[in-house]
Order: sequence, then structure tokens, then C-alpha cells
Amino acid sequence: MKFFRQLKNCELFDGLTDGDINKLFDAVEARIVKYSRGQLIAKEGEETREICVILDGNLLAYHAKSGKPEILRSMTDGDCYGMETAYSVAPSLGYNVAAALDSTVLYINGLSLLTVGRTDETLSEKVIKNLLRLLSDKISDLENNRGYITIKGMRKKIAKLIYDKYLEQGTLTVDLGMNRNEMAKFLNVSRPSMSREMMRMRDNDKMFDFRKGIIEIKDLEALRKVATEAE
Amino acid sequence: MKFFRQLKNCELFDGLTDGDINKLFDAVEARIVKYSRGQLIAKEGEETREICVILDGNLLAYHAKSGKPEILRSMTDGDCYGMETAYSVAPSLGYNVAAALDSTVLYINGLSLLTVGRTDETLSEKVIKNLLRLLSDKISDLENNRGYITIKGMRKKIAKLIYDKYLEQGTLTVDLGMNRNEMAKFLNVSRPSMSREMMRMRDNDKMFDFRKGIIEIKDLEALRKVATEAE
DNA sequence: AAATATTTGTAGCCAAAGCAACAAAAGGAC
DNA sequence: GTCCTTTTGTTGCTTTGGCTACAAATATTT
Repeated sequence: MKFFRQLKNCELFDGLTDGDINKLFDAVEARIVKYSRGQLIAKEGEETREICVILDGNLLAYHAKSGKPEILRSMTDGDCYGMETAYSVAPSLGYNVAAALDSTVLYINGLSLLTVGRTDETLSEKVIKNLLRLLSDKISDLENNRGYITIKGMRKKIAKLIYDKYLEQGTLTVDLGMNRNEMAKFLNVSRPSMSREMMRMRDNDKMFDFRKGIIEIKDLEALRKVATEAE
Repeated sequence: MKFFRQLKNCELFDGLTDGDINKLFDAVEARIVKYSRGQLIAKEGEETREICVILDGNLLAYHAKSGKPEILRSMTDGDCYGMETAYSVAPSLGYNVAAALDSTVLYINGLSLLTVGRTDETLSEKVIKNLLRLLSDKISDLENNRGYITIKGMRKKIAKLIYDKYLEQGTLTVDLGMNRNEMAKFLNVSRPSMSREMMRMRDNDKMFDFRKGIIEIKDLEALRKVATEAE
């Protein structure tokens, strides 16, 4: 098959052998579509029961509700989207998708993906576990992010983000893994306001030092206190 | 089986016949546990691969990170939780669970639920579709709520909520389906600030009237404009 | 219907955070 | 290296919206 590499690379097909993938595509209902650069592929609110796998090119998922588009995600070979709508009662897409480059995508009918079990039970189990894992992990992400967004108080948002990263990484030098803009968007605050508070925490309270995405925690206890104290 | 009614009532088993349910419970790995009133059942951050179905009693899901607990959900006979962690790579529960009354619950091993396909293919398909639907719908909910939370501007939050309900219900008299406190929490703002802006929209701008959860839209166009304008 | 509890409406004060603007670094391309 | 772009640091001004407090209206209970 021509796009073997991309399919093996796709999270949806994690753990599948080459044989599995061949079997899968004999059983599944799918179609390949090509789009040219700039073309709109899917509109927010559109209803679909198909999962989309990018075979070649580059797609952007974005919101455009208001003014300038907000890029949610950039997708290339092996990335996929649409699992979250394919099995919902209200299968309406939550974002627009457009081709940033000439692109080739594979649409897989969501329901037909579940029936591969009729041809191979182990294969079915792998695919279904992948689907469930992908959806579950997306829920974790959303709930995690929601945790930060709903916190009130700049200081606490920042402290909690850094403290959580510390717990995750275990060292006093933590890597945020994002730049200031991304961080501000993640916390749902404005960058200057965030930077201002970070400066205060650095200069007045000596909680940490920072340069770019690297934070050096200086006063873990103070940080912990702010991050975990009652509202 | 003793708890047949509750199982038939559980979304996870939607569409299953009585026979299906019996078959399922022959194949699945499950255990019944009783808790007494006030007892803590699961702690935030706890890792589990089991789905929990409430057979009898009343459980509360809540956050307690900071000061007074925030009730997320009250669950009774037939409700279930834990699907979102059972299949995740990082299966850590996002909330605490405690028994508000003496309660009986059923724990079902998440993985064993997927293997029922080995005994009955149609049954398996039903259960899996339910699982996928539940997870997908939860994603929709979270993304929907996130849409409101991240909007900046009290006025726009309110307008969008009302306008969306109008689109949903199709009449100029819309029912928010929640009280002021719930609404404020949903939009992640303080109730008085929200009320203040609602008053302005009512008195100054004549956009709508309201009493309790019922909104009478007076100027749909103005409302639409605020709800959909660029940031 | 009286009494109590809960939910709403309303006001004023003030701190938090948004925004525009710009300076300073840092990174990349050539 | 030099030029150009992107990211970060920093400030001051202004608005939003949080909070307390209380009054009024509704529900709920007895």
C-alpha cells in the first residue's frame, strides 16, 4: 500500500502489524481525497461520522468565530482528527480545517472501523483500545487545561503550572515546554499581565528565576503554598 | 440478577437486552462493594482501570483542592463514572468520590469489558459504541464549556449563552435550564458581576427581559451581534 | 399562612488584569 | 558578521469584574 508509513505512524493504528493494517483496509470503508493549498476542508459545526487521517501535506485546525483565526493545531503525515465527533450523539465538528499545503487525506468511516472485529478479533481489540485511549486522553487534556483556566488569580495560575511541572519532572529546574505566548494562551490570560506577575514572583518573592521556558525554582515551599492554598 | 434495573438504566448498557446483560456479566470481571454514608470512595489522582456503576445509594463527585469542596456531580442508581480514566495512558481520576448515603457500587474491569466480544460479537459492538459515545459526548461538553470560559467580556459570555440557547430552542423565550449560581459557575464569573451586566443588557440596551431561568429576547439582532462579533 | 431557607437583584469599592507601546534580547538567514 | 524577525521584558493607564453586603423576591416546610 502506498501510504503505509503514514498509517503505521498514526496513533489510531498503534501496535498494529503490517498484516493488521492490510487486513484492516480490506474490511474498512474508506476513501482518499486530495486538497489543494488553501482549500477549506471542513467547517465548524459540520456533522460527520468519518475519521480523517492525513497522508500527505499539512492541515490546520482553527477557530474563526471572531475576527482573526486562532490556530488550534497543525497536522501532518500520520496525524488524525475527527474521532471525537465520529461516535458522538451530536457529531458536530468543533473547529474548521483547511489545507496549508497541497494535501492528501484518508477518510475512514467510524462505524466500519468498529466492525473489523468480524474479520479479526485481536485486530479489532487493538483498534478499539486505541480509539478509547485517544478519546480518554483528550478528556484528560481538556480537564487538565480547564483546571488552570478556572483558577482565579494570576499568581496562583503561574504557581500551579510551575509546581505541577516540578512534580512531573522532579527537578528544581523545570522545563515548561512552551513559550510565553503559548503559556499565556494556555492559562487564558494576557502575556504582559502574566509576565508582570512572573517578574514579581522572581524579584519580590524570590520564588524562582527564569529564562525562556526554563524555570529555576528557588523557594519550593513558597511556590507549593501558593499553588495549593485554598481559594 | 439482583440489580438488573440499575444496569438496564445505565447509559453504558444502553440498547442491551436482558439476555445481553446476563451474558455480559458472565464474561466480565466485576465486583460489588458496599460503602457507608460519608465514606470516601476514591481520591483525586488515584489510578484505576475500573468503571464504577452505582447500584444503590448516592455518590458525590467533588473537587477539594482548595478550601470548601466543589460538588461536580451527584450520582444515583444507574449512573456511572470512571470510563474516562479506565482507558487512558495516565489513568488518574480527576475528582474525589464519596458516599452521601449508604451505597452499593459495581466495579467493572475496563479491559475485561472489551473482551466480551469473544463471547458475543453483537453485544460487544453495543457496549463499545456506548463507551465511545459516552467519551465523545464528554469531550463535546468540555469543549462547549471551554468555549464560554475562554471568552473575554462578561457581556459576550452572557450574550453567547443566551443566543446559543435561542438557536437550540428556536423560540424568543428561552430556558437557560440553570439558576444564576449555576450559570455564573458555568461561565466562570462571579454571580453579582454577571447579574450586574444582565441588568445593563436588560435596562440600558433592552436586549432581553428575564425572570429566573427564563429569558425573553427583545432585540435578537443586537444579541446576535454581541454574541458573534470579533473579539 | 407563618416561618425559614434559598435564590435573585442591587450598589459601591477596589484590586486584578487587560491593552498598547516600546525596549531589549535572542534567534535565524544570508 | 549584519540585517531582520520573533520572543521576551517592562511600564503606565484604564477598565473589568471580583467581593462584601444587604434588600427583595421566591420557594419550601411545617
